[in-house]
Amino acid sequence: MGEGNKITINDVAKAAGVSKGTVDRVLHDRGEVSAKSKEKILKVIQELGYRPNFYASILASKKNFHISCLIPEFNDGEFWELTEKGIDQGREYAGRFGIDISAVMYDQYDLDSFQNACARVLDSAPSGVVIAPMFRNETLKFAKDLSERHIPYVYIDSKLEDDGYLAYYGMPMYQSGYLCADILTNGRDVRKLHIIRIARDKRGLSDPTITRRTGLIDYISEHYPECRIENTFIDPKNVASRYEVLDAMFAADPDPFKYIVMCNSRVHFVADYLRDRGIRTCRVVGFDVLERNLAALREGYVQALIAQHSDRQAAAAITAVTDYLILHESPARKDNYTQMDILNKYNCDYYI
Amino acid sequence: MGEGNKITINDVAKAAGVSKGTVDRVLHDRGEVSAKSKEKILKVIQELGYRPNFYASILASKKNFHISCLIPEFNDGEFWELTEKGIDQGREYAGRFGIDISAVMYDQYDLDSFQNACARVLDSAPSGVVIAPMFRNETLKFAKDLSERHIPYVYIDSKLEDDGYLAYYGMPMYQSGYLCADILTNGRDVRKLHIIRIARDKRGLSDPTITRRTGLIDYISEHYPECRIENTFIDPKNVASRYEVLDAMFAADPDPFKYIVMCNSRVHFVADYLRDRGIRTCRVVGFDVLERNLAALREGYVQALIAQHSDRQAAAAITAVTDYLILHESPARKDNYTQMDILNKYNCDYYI
DNA sequence: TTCATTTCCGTGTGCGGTAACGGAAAAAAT
DNA sequence: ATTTTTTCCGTTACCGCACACGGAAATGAA
Repeated sequence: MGEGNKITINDVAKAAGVSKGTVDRVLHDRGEVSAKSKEKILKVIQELGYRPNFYASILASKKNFHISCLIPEFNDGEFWELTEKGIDQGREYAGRFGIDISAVMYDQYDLDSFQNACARVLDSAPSGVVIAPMFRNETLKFAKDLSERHIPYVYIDSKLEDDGYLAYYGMPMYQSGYLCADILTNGRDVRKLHIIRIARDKRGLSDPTITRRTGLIDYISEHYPECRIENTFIDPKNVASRYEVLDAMFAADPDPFKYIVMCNSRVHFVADYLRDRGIRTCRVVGFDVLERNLAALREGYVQALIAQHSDRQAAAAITAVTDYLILHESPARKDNYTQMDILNKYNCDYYI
Repeated sequence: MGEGNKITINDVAKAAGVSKGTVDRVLHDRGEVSAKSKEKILKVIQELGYRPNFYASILASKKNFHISCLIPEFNDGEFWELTEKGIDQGREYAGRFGIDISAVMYDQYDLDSFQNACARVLDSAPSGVVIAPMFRNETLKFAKDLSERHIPYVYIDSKLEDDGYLAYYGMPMYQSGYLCADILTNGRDVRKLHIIRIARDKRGLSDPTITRRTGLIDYISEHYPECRIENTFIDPKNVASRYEVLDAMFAADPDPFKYIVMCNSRVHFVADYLRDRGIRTCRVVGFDVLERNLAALREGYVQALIAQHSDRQAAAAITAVTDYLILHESPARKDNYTQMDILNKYNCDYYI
């Protein structure tokens, strides 16, 4: 059953009245086969249900595949670290097929850096590419380059509207915002909600968290039409300024019980503030499993995190490319939306 | 890097001053090698970092592995259906290595049926076994039989206290009950809680949901010491009796707002009742992703489900055995606790 | 010392493909 | 009709390993 069919290329050759060399030529579309033979061989393959033994195939072909993964660079404990872990998992899988995986990093706030990285990847003539896109136009350009070279590529994290990608693995961003709002409000009578945002979240970048914020706001306006939403901007690089801004936010309203949300992975900024100020009266929800976010969750400064297993996304992306290269199989679905995991202090320790 | 090291058995042979036949003999511990040569070869392998090419290995050895999975039989839409899906995923993976997977089912309420299944599995002389245990003593006996035959086995869903298993994949049952209580109470002022139980959940079976209930009760007594817990027993096979019992439960207390929980996968029984009676005032939490549970979640008769991806457990189990057989690699961790997923109406559609 | 055993090891074949190589047959050019 | 070119295909040498086979060296028995 399944792979148990023991039909070899020799069986096909015999049945078609040719040599296995000829069969191999049609299998790989290497030409030099008459139309008649080709047709016959194809028919025999069909009838016999021949499936090449891909061990033998890998063993015999000395091809040297390698896959490049283009992701933002990061510091310890930041969001993209988990993605890199997923790349490591993927590397293990692909390694079994003799495929090398390399991660190419770029500065997600520097367009030049991204273009540079793209150029380097193209130069290395990869067999396949995994991209976590940040710059819309430049990524589309890069995607075009890849398509022209017939290099398969997979998007992770977020995707663009081009059509040539092999697969996409990411979170449904809008829904994640919607879900986040539900968890934040939690059936309570919410009158005001604070969205903490990163001051420099702008530029020409395609920021997926905007979509998330839209989902969040939609939920609120549907379920809490009279709820006020207040945006507060903080500077990720300046602690003092963050405290100032947040102090001001708390000072502006006497009610100590606040609903706070961050749409990116940096909710630990808020948690740090609350911890330092000894404020335990807020309900805070954020995204993504960073070590600092988990700590805040355990200590109770953050009530819930919505996570997306971005490691699995990366691993799945590499698996998809690998299977495509080795088995010539495209993934079952092109667009794959990762599940959204709700973490609180009671289940977070069992996450992964 | 990684698998890229191109050291072959020939290199080892040359470096050790023997032939590849001898190297092969020590690699497989087939004997007929002098202690001196063996030592030398082992040293060389170490130094060179030789890793056998397992394609070539599989190709050359005509071994025919097969893995048996021992799980309870089920009807459509029941809990174990998801496990079977996971077996299918595992089959795909193992199939690539020429390993056959067969599922052997037993009646989880019939000891004889289980023993029969065990005997059949043993007779088929499997290369490895995956077990979802239900009967403690008999499973231990079976485990002993497997150990004696040097057949690796993996537990899924729940495990026993023997020591010979290769790995375990399952949910932390106690924690899941604890988590469930947190989600059910949700910070509210809960005075009374209804646990709905299956009437015939007894016998000599090792029922993991007992542990879960313990976690649930512990949470309540820690966080809501004054909360009363009421157990209600329903009959899974008798609709009329279920309605009677639940009617009585609702009649006994005028407060229509009830906290209800089921510790097994059958919360849809409660949902069916609530739907029919048009009761929308309860907060209901249950376990596991059955289609009927999901429907109840979407319609709002159940507020949350705690899920455990039992498909992944099965797939991981098969992967573990496969890797053990093919790559001679034991899984990184012996006990693997699956994450507990919290599902509500907003993220359930993205589950899987 | 000689012959029978054991112990130990090298050689060779094949697993199912890949792809280079070279040659026969067919088509085109002269 | 002969030569050149093209088209098409069979042969063959691996790929890295598993394992059967047979033989040399070492050991034991006589």
